[in-house]
Amino acid sequence: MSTPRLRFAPSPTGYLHIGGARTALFNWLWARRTGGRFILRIEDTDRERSTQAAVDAIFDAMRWLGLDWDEGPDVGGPHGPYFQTQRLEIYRSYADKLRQAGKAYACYCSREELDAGRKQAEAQKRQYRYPGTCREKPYDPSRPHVLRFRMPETGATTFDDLVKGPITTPHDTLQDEVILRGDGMPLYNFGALVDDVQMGVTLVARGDDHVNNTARQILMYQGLGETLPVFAHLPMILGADKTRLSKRHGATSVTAYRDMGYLPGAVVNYLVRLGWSHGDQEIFTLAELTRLFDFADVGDTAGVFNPDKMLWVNHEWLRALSDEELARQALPFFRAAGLPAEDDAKLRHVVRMARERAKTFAEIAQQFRYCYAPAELDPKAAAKFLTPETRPLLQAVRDGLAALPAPDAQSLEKLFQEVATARALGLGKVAQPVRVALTGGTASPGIYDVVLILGRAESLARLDGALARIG
RNA sequence: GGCCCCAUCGUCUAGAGGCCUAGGACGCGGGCCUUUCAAGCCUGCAACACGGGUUCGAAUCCCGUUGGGGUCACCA
Repeated sequence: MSTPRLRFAPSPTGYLHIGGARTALFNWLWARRTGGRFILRIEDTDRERSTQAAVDAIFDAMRWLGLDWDEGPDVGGPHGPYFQTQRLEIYRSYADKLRQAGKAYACYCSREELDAGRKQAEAQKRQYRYPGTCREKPYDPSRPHVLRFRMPETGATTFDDLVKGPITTPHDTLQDEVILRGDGMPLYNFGALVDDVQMGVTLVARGDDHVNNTARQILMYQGLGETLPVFAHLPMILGADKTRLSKRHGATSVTAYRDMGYLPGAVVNYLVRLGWSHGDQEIFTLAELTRLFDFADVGDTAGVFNPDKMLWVNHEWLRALSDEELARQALPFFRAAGLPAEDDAKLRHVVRMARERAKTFAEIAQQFRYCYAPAELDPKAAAKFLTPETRPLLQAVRDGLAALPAPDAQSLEKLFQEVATARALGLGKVAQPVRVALTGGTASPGIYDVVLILGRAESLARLDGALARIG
């Protein structure tokens, strides 16, 4: 059996979408699992909507996710070029082959004529199909024309989908489809197929929305006398309202999740679990996935994208990072928030505390802002904890801290205990006002850690500030 | 509307005729721990769309209904 060859063929009309990323991922996973090849091809034949910026954005997102390609733009390969617009002669030659074999023919109908026909059909509530006007006309390359594939009118085509099982399409639902436009651009069904043939693709895994294209493509493979690849149609990703996932449902671009402080592994983990499962396991490393993934285990029902669960998965990944790695990766998010963090012991201490409390890098930077900027006092917290009643407590802690030349966890604990027991109070009565004075709010890591992170001088300053505020 | 596909907790899913009084996870509720917040631990709520078959036995197989999604271009 020959080496499996898979591909991802996005059209560069925008950023890499969550759904596209999952399609790419499943293809990549299978290629890696089987020792096959993963090909990236850019389907840019829609000149109106394709942009270089989108091409760059797609590369960027794929690389971030860790989906590397063996053949494709910028790495090359034996079946290039990998941009469809650079492959026009190839489509032309395959189309000629079809035309010469009588499997395709030139159609000289104008768009106006075609539109009129469609309108009429609609008015009569009839199903429109191209009437075959030019089916028997002789080939005249001097006249403007498109090329149409001659579809069989009777019978049906059945193929065995790797995830959905057998799917049958009656031929009378098909029409003589345009395969080459007037300007020589191939249409999707033809371009993709020619590329798949010429690039030796053995397994086509793509979105569910392509099932209806498959019979037409199979007919064209047969017209060309080429062997068929295996098809796998992946269920769609839906939004919470069960309609196709779109911007209305929140962030759908892969890079948006990078910018929000998600880990690529976590995004991959979540995406793969949306439609694929392996028993009760939820968290998978990339290495595990390239060992376990199988199209046979992909479910055949559409899945609702659940941001909460993705957040949870990200948290699981975040927590597994070492302090060093966590600090290194969190740093840019502190910087982006305008905070003067450095990749140092302090940051490592911060992230060690943040690990259990924040689910993304962006959350870490936002939640621990006070470690690098003046505390933003929450008025409600201040009203409750920075009062004349708590003043003596704050003063006692302040003085005790001032008397500690080099505070550490032990000495701080001793200090707080003494302040509390001297007044027959619980530790919480002391810790909470101090917490508000130091962080501005009522929620934070353990108070000793907060003092240690801020340092003795800064802690004293904030305590003094709170004291002054109470008056 | 035609055609195609699909149908287990709110969501992702396990389930290949008896292991199902339907399991796990997210989320949600309660409790424990505790200097707050998290985390952790314990615990609760919550599903086989409906109707017919087949079978000794059906979430699992078949048919229908309903519901959802996809697709019907010189877009991809």
